Amino acid sequence: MPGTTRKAQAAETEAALKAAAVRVFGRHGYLNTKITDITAEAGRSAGSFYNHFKSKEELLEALLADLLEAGDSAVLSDERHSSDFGDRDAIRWHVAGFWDFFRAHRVVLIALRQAALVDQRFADRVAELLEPDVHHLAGHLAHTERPEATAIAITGLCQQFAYANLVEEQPMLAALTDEDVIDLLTGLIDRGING
Amino acid sequence: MPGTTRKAQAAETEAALKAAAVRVFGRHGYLNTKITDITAEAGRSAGSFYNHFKSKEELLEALLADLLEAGDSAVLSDERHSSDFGDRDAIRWHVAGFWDFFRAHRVVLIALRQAALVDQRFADRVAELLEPDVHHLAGHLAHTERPEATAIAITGLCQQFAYANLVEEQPMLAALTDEDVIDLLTGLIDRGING
DNA sequence: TGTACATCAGTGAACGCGCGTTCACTGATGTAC
DNA sequence: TGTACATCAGTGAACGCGCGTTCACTGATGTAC
Repeated sequence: MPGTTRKAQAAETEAALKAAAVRVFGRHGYLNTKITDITAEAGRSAGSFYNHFKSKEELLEALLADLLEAGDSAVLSDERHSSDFGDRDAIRWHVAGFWDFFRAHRVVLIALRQAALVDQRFADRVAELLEPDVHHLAGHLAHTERPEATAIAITGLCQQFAYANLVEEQPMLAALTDEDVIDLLTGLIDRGING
Repeated sequence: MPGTTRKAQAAETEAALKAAAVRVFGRHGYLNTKITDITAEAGRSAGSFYNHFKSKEELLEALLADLLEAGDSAVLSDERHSSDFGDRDAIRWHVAGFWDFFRAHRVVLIALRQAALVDQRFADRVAELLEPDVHHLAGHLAHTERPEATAIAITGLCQQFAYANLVEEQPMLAALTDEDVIDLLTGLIDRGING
């Protein structure tokens, strides 16, 4: 590619590989994707991949880093939100934040989940990343009987529901708008913890 | 193996392969398990595998068939239980049933989940199997606003929590007894749907 | 500014490992007479 | 009951496919003078 500087070209190829990876992961899943699928999708040669990443795992780690750097996960550490989970609006705010985050990053999030199933290192990594959020949530639940366990339960509820709706695309959920979903989850959680 | 009839020997080997598979799946996960891992664990030769199964997938289907035949999934179609989900005890009965079932069959259930991630045929199969239970549950929720969606949410909650507790063995949940877990989930669901 | 050499991103054919799968063989059980 | 042959479960070395990974090569950009 004449006309560009070397660094720019390398950066462009790396970005193209990442973007291609996200597209292919979205179509066939992380575990089913071969390195040559990614390079083909990106319109590069197989060998080019190794100028940028040591392995598919490392590429996924790079995508994870981008995702974290994007600062979206600040959703749960944003200072403006109310921390009173006795308040329905506070719950709804958190649920909506999670929902938007999941929707925006679903391909990478699911790739991480798949990688975690097969690779203990990723499992630990993902657990480690989620822990602060679970703790944060547990902090909001100090007024309940078992804050940590309840936080895990709520996290699981939202994750699994998002998965069923946005990934499996369960026919039973097809008619729901985002607002419907957020209201439904908020209602379950609000009543569930506040009685 | 002298001293047995052929059919008995074949049946014995098949059973040994299945049992070995469950042990290895439990240790390393379905996706990480190689066919030769299974035959080695069973103390048979690699070639022997193909006298009984065409592939690892077929073996998993056999395990699934056993699981269904065991009739444990009758948990949710048992006639004796109350179907009034306004009643906390009815909810608790269902949650306890799910919990026992998951605990008893966790290795196969997780293997199915892993297989579903990678193989669309399994994904469809698992969805198909779960659907009656979700419908059954939705039937109990006729008094709520969105029975199907709520049923999926509750199923997801229980599954994910079981996974976190029994598979990931989340340290945060280590102190909970089965009773604690069942009470916690029952409470969340009861208040969540009944206000 | 121009020339000569170094460096580097990208290429794609080739290599080789891992593992699923096959198959000729063994030693037993089943069957026919 | 005994003998001869057929059948079959199991064996494990060998084969071969798929795919990750390498590497000699190309053609460009960067640098030195």
